[in-house]
Amino acid sequence: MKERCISKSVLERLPVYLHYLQSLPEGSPETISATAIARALGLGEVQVRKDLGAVSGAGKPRIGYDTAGLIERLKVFLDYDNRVNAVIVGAGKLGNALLAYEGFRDFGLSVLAAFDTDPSKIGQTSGGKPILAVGTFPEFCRENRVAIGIITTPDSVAQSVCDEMIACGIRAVWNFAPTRLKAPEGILVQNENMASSLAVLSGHLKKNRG
Amino acid sequence: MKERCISKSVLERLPVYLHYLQSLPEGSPETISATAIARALGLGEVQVRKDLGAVSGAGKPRIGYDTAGLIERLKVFLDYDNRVNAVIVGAGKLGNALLAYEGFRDFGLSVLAAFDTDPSKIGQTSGGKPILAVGTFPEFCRENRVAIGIITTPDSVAQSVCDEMIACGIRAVWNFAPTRLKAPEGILVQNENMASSLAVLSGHLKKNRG
DNA sequence: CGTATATCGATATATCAATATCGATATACC
DNA sequence: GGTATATCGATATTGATATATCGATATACG
Repeated sequence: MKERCISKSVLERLPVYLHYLQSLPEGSPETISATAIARALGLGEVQVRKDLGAVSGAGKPRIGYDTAGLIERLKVFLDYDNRVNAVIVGAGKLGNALLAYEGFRDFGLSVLAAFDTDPSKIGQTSGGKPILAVGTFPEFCRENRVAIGIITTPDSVAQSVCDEMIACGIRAVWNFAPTRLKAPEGILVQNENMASSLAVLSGHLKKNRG
Repeated sequence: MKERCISKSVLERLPVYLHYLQSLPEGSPETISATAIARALGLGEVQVRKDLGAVSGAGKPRIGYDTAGLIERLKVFLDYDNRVNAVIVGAGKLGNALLAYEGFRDFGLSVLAAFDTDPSKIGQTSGGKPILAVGTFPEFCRENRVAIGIITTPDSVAQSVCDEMIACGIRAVWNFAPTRLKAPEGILVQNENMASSLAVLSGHLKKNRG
């Protein structure tokens, strides 16, 4: 089984598989079937097989997949052992929470610092990581090989922050501001829009009311 | 133009349109075309027309849509004027940030309180909203018509928290724990998985490397 | 007043993801 | 050792979403 390009949907499920496999208790069997994974995660059996096949392809009939090997493959594929550097712009509540969040380490992400314009915030730290002045942003990116930019600013400045990130060599932007950002070809912007998620939830409630 | 059921993808874009329309400066024309919206948001022109048609259907050729009317329609459709009550379980960093976040009010969401097991947190407030003991959770839900449950606990307890929410009458769950939650038919679980988003970002970086 | 054009809504096509189907195969069991 | 069965990987089908195409229409302009 071989695929050159992994679709976004598959990519989003891979960490879910990995997390599940890692959560299995000690004494579990050394192999696991796609059927079992599908049942545990509430997914389609064929979908699981296809997803795993895209990164592994080492399943055996009647047996399933070698759990440890599968975990390793997924980790490698998701680059969890490589360090990728990221910075946050916007040190408000959410920015601070993300800056202090330890869990990113497990995903190979090193959040190095946050940037803000507010002088009262500059110089403080959150989870041992500094909040710096936005003026030092380009220099910082150059010196630290920053690959991912996280935007937690008010929406009024989000687009200009995004533009500056791109100018500083960042090619993947994670946007938590409630604006849809535009970026040139080749730059990925992942919009994490609370309002969109909420619309889905509230749409569900509305449907079951009427 | 008439559609009975709005798809999830459309639902996710509606708040984006609304936000854009509301961000237009004072002196803007009273009408706006789907073409203009599409250009501004980087979306397909036909897609915008179809999405807007699903909730409005009042566009005129050569003119476009009445901006104020469109805003009103979107707000009504997204239920931004109705109050929907929500609670948070898990008063860690993220839980606290969400508890204190003022912006939910604009989306018609009232986050009433957070719940935790840690005695040192119970009794504190964040943004004027209390952190309560999980023991009081069922009673609180019954008394306050809570419709949405937000999970920001460690993943080990996420599923049981979800189950309890459902038992307390909650029919829409917003899950920030890094686990895929299972729920019976009729209950909507919106999984907000950091690891999944990150996988997409890191996949993009990897692709452009190799 | 007639024609050109921007824009709409609707229909058709293409693209993409999810699901179902099927033959192949490695173990379990007789 | 032979047969049954769980499971795999591949292919085909279905379904959903996005894009392209087209006629209709309301204004702009000559």
